[in-house]
Order: sequence, then structure tokens, then C-alpha cells
Amino acid sequence: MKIATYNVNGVNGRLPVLLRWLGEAEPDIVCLQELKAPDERFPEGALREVGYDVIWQGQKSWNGVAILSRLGEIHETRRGLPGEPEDTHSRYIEAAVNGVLIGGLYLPNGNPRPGPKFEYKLRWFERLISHARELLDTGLPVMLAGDFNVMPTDLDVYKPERWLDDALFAPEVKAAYARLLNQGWTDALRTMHPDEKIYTFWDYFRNAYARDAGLRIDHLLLSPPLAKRLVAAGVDSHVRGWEKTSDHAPVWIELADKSSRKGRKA
DNA sequence: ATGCCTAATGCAATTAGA
Repeated sequence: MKIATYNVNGVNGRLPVLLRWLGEAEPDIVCLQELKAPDERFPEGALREVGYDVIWQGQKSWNGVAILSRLGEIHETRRGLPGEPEDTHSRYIEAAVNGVLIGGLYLPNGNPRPGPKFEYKLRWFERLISHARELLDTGLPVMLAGDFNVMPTDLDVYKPERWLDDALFAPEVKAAYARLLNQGWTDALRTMHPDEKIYTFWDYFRNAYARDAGLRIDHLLLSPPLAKRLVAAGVDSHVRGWEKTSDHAPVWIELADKSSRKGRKA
């Protein structure tokens, strides 16, 4: 089973690129972020035509998250994180799909720091950490996937010294991500490629993709029952080089079937 | 310190992204 996350940066403007990538990569389940479209303008028909069931939570102009699956029905379990009912941003959607509970998320950017946007990022992160604890405690196969807007370590930034005061790399943000991981989550990409430079985002500015001036901010986190099944992980970075592309590239993992009992003795 | 580039809105210029 192949599961991916992709910040499309506008699902309608990006539809040709999204469909081309779906056809090429053939992911079974996909979490999308930054739809930048209200519910009624989500391209449901185009995605169903290519074989995907889909749920989404849109919003005018900004944010917006979706889950796609070609492995059958998506059973939505929640939209929005608990803890701040007045929060109107569409940033979290969760569903059970093919035996996996998947939380698709778009964590706030948080710039400028300091400021109200950064405070919102930290609050949102705390709400995520609380909810993640409850998900882990179920013991179910759970995944958190999306744009976390955090570079976890120096290895995840082309020039760490330039990002130290940025909301994506600030000490309190890295610390929050580390606390989340320490609950027992496995960062799939970093676990499969411990020493590699891996980026998932390249700015539109300054020819960043050509210079490989990138960031690793899109992550797939696995609960212990899923981590045992992890067999491969990667970034489809060539997609960042396509015409009219997102500033993010799709990130994916491959999980062994539950019946294969990877990592267990018979 | 700021703009660079891009999308959405909506038709000019602003907001937001990271």
C-alpha cells in the first residue's frame, strides 16, 4: 500500500499536475493540503473519474485539506482538531481507510515571528500533540501526514543558519516536533534515509529548485504498528520541475500488507 | 531589511505563503 502527502498549493490551478502525478505514481491514498478552494469548488468529479474516493474540507482562498483513496471507502472520523472551537481554518481531516487511521494536516506557517500568527502556530501544535497522544493510545495503526511547516533538524535545511529565527525552524517549533515524535511516532522519510539530504519544498523565489535550496517540511509519521510495516519512502522531487507546479513535491511511503507480518517471527 | 515568485480574489492591488 502506497500512501502519499502533497501540498498542491491550489487544487484547481494544480489539477493538471495533480492528475499527471496520480497517473504516474499510482498512490493508493493521498493527503492533500492547501486546496485554496471553497467546498463547492473542489474538483471531486475529476478525481472520482480517475478512480479515487475523496473527502475534503475546503475554505475560500486559504488552507483546505483532503484525503483521496483508490482502496475503497473513506470513513471520516473527524475534521478540525479539538481544543479551540473558534478556529475556522481548514487544517485537519481524519479518516479510517483500508485499516489505517489517517490524520491529514496543514500546520500553520507561523510567520512572522514573533506575532499572533506564531502564537497560533504554537497553540495549533499543542492541540495536535494532545490529539496525537490519544490516537497513539488507541494502539491502532495510525498515520499523521501532511505539511508540518517544520524542518526538524539542520539536515533538513539547505542553509540552517539563515533560518534560525524563522517560524519554520525556531527552537520552540523544533522542540514541539521533537515532543510529538517522542510520543512514539516514526518519521518515515528520516528513518528510511537517516543521513541523506531530503527536501520536500523549494521556494518559487531565487531559482531555488535549480539550486536545490530546499526544506524538508512535509512529513509522514507512523504509530508503532505501522512503523513495523514500513518498506520504502521517498520524494517525487522531479514533479517540482514540471510546468505550473506546486512549490512542494509529493512525499510517499510504501507499507507492507498486514498479512506479510514483516518484522515478526512466524 | 526587502524583493524575488505564485495563487486567489476579482479586475488593481492586496494577502499569504515559507
